[in-house]
Amino acid sequence: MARKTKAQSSPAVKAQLIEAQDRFIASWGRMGSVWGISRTMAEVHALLYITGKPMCTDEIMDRLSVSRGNVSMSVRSLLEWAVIEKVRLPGDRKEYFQAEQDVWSMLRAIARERIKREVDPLLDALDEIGELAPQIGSHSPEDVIELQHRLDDVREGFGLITTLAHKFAGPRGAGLHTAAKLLAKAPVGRSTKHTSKRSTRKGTGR
Amino acid sequence: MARKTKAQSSPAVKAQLIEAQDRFIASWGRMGSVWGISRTMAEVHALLYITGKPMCTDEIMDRLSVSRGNVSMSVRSLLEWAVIEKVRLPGDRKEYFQAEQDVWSMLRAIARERIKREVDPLLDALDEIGELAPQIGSHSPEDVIELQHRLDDVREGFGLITTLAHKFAGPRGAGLHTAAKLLAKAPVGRSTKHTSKRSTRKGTGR
DNA sequence: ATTAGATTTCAGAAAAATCTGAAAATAGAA
DNA sequence: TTCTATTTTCAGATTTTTCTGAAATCTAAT
Repeated sequence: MARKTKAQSSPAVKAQLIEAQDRFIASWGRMGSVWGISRTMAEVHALLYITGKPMCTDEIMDRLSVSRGNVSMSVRSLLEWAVIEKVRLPGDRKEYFQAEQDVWSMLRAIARERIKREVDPLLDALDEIGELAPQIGSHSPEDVIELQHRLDDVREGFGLITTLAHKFAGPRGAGLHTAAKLLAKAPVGRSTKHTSKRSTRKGTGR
Repeated sequence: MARKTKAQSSPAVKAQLIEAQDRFIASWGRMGSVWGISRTMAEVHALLYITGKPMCTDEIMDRLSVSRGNVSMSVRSLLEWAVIEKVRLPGDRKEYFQAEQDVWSMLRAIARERIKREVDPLLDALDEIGELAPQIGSHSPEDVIELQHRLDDVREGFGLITTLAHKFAGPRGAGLHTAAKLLAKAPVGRSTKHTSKRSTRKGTGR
């Protein structure tokens, strides 16, 4: 094997690397539960993202200590979310998986999927309820008018959110990054909080 | 009690009203689980929002068929989220609760709380991991450089999101509605999808 | 200070979500 | 097609979350 100019990691550095990856995986996994996806699904995604290399089912099982079935199901969901993709290495029968490496496109995928699961069903239900409820007529009691108004208010609020989501996070959307930049520039409010505590990136500029 | 000019609901209309409310409560409750809050907590909020009237613990228990303890705990969380408030009726020893009636301020509260629970802990963890991981030096192996880059990318992405959240959804923020309007106007992308299927609001204009 | 109505707490029960593992199905190589 | 490495499925086990209900605590009126 031709020894390229690549620096070799000392065992100590390698251990630290693994440790850092594991911590990232654990944090992302914890988030997973908050986001309503299973811990394992989030962990598999974290593993593939943070290592950046394509991995097969067995590697994932070993690294995360989870069952084959669990990996299979998690991987399927991640593929549906379109945050990882299948890779086939020639001369190898196994399937490998690789994570989307661009953070913004990853965030977009997450946003898209969440809107789909969280907002769309609510809007559908609201439409249905609005039809089912007593309609407003010339002599409607206050109750009925208020109900319809409240339903409409919620519908309008979430409707606007969905429109924006499609516009910026949809498959053909302008991109979350664009939206974020637009908003960041917008001349409103006073707070300019949360500057990242540290930035590790040094001379290595991209 | 002086019979004002208020129209009286027929029993049939009243039943439809209750039915519509119940459906709304059920939908909102279902969302609750997706949002990582308990079904009951979401249902209590939905009940208070959709009826608009202050209710006491016993009324909530009866209407939702849940235990006293459950109502107590749900109400406490909702107060923390600041989406409902306590009301005291003079000459009544019980506490009543009433929901925020403005949808945008409600959405802001939800966004604020979610960022706090979902993004902030992740950012903290990322900072910690970045420090713990091997630092980039002049002879760092590729592995280490990539790890730090990926950590920074995630940190930047979520950092921007947090900044925006503070700006628009924070306690002194410019308001989600403002943000939404800004974005809706923004001259990007092609899709103008999702026009609400129907709008129930008729001549009754606010 | 007493009392009774109202609220909170929390241990254990119930329900829901997640995970395992082995059997069944699938798919590439020969 | 046959063979076999690989993947998927899903019933039951495990873990986590949520809920109940009654005892403990609180609170405001007398």
